[in-house]
Amino acid sequence: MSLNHVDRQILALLQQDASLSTADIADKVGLSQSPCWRRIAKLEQDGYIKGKVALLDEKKLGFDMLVYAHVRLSNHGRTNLAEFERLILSYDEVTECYSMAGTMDFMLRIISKGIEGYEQFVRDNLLNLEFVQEVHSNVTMTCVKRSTALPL
Amino acid sequence: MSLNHVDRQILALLQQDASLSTADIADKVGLSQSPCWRRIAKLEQDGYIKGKVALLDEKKLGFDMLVYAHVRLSNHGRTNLAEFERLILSYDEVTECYSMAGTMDFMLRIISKGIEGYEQFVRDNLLNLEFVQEVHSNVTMTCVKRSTALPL
DNA sequence: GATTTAGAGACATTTTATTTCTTTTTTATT
DNA sequence: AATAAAAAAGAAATAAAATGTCTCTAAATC
Repeated sequence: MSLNHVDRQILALLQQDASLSTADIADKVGLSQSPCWRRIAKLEQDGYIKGKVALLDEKKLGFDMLVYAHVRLSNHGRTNLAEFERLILSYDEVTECYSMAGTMDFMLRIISKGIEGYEQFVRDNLLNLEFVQEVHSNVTMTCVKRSTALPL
Repeated sequence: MSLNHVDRQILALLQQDASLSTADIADKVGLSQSPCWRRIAKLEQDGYIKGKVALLDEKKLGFDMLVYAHVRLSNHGRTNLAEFERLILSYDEVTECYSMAGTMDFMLRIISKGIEGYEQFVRDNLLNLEFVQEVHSNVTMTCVKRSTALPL
């Protein structure tokens, strides 16, 4: 199963604004409502669309501190990766986590309320782990751009 | 205007799944439909909800390369920040861009198709800019976690 | 050129969102 | 503590959108 031009158009629209109605989308891609709806349904079925989410205003909710932290694991951590990853998944402040090529390290995107919030999180949930050897914090200042959209 | 417990519950639900119906949410937070709908409408009005988007499957669409690139600007870049930022906004491959504390640098999240795609993007759109002095690529391997949700 | 098949459109039906009106709860004031 | 005013909740009606069904068209196959 592969995507044609219309499918890609639909995906491009929905990843910018998932509150568009089927009729709106149908209009924009030059289809009538039913076939357009069927395409969207299929795209969801086939897993091209993983889900729909509401994006909230971080600042307004008090999250003014965004840090990318590089974490170096201890030997113990390296032999218990699964356990470390399970922990990471349980921390809501860690919104993203990737293992990085080259090193046996992880990069964490951590969102918190003020420097205080960040420091507390790191102390309580990273530094005191036997898994973690070292944490390097890369603090962001201005957000120039942030999008969840893929370059279709 | 401040948020009560129910408002926060609603936000927490919607940032996980924006396809929930008003009735579903009303159920989960213990309200009836109309007041629940009014709260959601107000949360949007007041800007707590910035928008709703569909999240697509990167892998399935061929985007198997995710890199965080640190960009050091040249003198020329530093005196033309606005112009640099405008350019960054125009690159769909750059899904995020932050200026970093301490240095006069930026961190870019770049998504592309294969190493080839990444290399081409960097060559064509970063290295050949007079703004850019240096690019350090931090290549991600495994995605342990990725979420757009705030820790409410 | 006939036949099959995938996809399109029209329209009916169901579900969900939105509005209106009424009732309850809360808050402030006497 | 009693009462008025304001805010929030609920019920029910209405409007809009999503979903399903059926028919038709156009491309593909034989």
